[in-house]
Amino acid sequence: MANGGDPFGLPERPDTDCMDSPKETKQENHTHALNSPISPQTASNQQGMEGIKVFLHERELWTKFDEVGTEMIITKAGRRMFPSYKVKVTGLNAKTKYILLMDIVPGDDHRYKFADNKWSITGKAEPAMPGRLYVHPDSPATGAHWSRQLVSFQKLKLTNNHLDPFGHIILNSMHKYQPRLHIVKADENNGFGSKNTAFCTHVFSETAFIAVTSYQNHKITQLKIENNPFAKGFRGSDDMELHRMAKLQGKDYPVVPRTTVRQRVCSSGSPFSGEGRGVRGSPEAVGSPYACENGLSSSSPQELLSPPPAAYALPHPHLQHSQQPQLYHCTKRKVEENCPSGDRQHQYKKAFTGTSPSEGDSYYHPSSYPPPPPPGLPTNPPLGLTDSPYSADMGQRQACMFATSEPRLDDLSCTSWSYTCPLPPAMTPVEPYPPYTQHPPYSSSPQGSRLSAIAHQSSPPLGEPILHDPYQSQSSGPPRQSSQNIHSRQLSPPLREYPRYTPNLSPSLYHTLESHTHIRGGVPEWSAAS
DNA sequence: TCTTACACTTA
DNA sequence: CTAAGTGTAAG
Repeated sequence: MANGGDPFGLPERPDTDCMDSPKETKQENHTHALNSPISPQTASNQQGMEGIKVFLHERELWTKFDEVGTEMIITKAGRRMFPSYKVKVTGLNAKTKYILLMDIVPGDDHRYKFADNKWSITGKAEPAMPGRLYVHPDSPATGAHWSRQLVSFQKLKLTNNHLDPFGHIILNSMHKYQPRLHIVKADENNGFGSKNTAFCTHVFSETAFIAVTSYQNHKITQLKIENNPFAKGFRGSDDMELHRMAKLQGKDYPVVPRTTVRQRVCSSGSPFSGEGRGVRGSPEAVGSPYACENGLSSSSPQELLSPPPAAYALPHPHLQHSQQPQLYHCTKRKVEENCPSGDRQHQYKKAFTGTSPSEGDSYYHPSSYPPPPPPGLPTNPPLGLTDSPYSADMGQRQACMFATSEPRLDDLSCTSWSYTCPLPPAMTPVEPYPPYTQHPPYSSSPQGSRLSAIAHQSSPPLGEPILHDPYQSQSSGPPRQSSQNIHSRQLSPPLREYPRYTPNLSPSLYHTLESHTHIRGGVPEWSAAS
């Protein structure tokens, strides 16, 4: 089963159509590399989203890693991904504004170990952390802006700190993940809040990776050293190395020069391929298509928000429970109790925002950037979030993260977004929580964000079943009832809440939206099986 | 497994 | 120059 049809399992097929036959698409695409995008089918309704094409930059490099089994280091302070996730986007309406964001969802439901020079499954995955969305710092920006140059997500950072205050994406070590790109139309006529909010999701299977606290496969280490400029110090002729090593350590030199590569044992391929998807076994297979999902009409923002496709999230309350329960609590707590800002959060607050304007980022916004907020929304933003006067950390702040709380059913609604605000150190409150809690420390505010929706919907593990793109996302169309309702309720007010991109938010904060990435809501067959 | 100090690098 | 991103070796 997997999949094919719907990874999501949604019976209903929404209208979405993004992909009818994914398979085909997929295969074809990959081969062509950038040229063939996907979304052919997309026929959907989505206004204007159907012609959007996304090309992964340096796909060949990604493929090299993928063939070995990409590993991404995760640290408490946050580590960038390498290769960097950069894309070229075409087909956007020059004048329409879009928000580009990423999230990283579980690739499957397993925990891995690296032994014998190869990856293998050791058990079941830990509950996914609340997923956080990384909103590109330039968001929202016009199609012209996004199309003008490569869109880089290189500043996105990964962490294993479940209480991360910086808005970085939280992952579990030794688990497989799949990065995803979402393009959300943020036009005036289509604010997030709008039911017509259109969006599409693109997944490049070759960007899947296993999160690690230290590299496991020496081949990956080598690839990183050879290709990442910052690791240049570790390159070198053997001589150099030996020399260097000798100097530094005084020890004998390295037994194995860096150059040594282990053989790949891995035969088959990547570990990733996992179960299923053939994603990768052979190099050829790799291509990923990008899938474009469009959320379309069917999925209104609200829906989006809500639950993920039924399959995943909703179905089994129990599971969720176990998995997500905390969030629930947490969320509340945090919001109410802990967060000072409870208010802001509580309802929907805000969110989105921010970002842009202030970013320090280098490039971001062009002059034209409008601050105009929300099209759809009413606006509101105020949140207190923050605005901190601070502008200090720009570095990080560039992007906004949104966190939604999990998808819990109950509350799920949570689709809230939270913002995390990284306050300046001084300001930052200490968190009471013990480490390793699952939820985000910060709050999340509920808002209805469509984004979250996105997140949700897709959040399901791509992994096995899905990995690819084609399908996925879309399906989320109609959320399941129950869950949905829930969501709806809370969410319903979506519009308002919506954070939007108001630039006002502060610069300093990040917003994090957590999507419930978790996944498995119910352990779909496949997962179970596997 | 994970965390930290370190030397080296880019920006 | 400083700040920050690298993998390493040691803890």
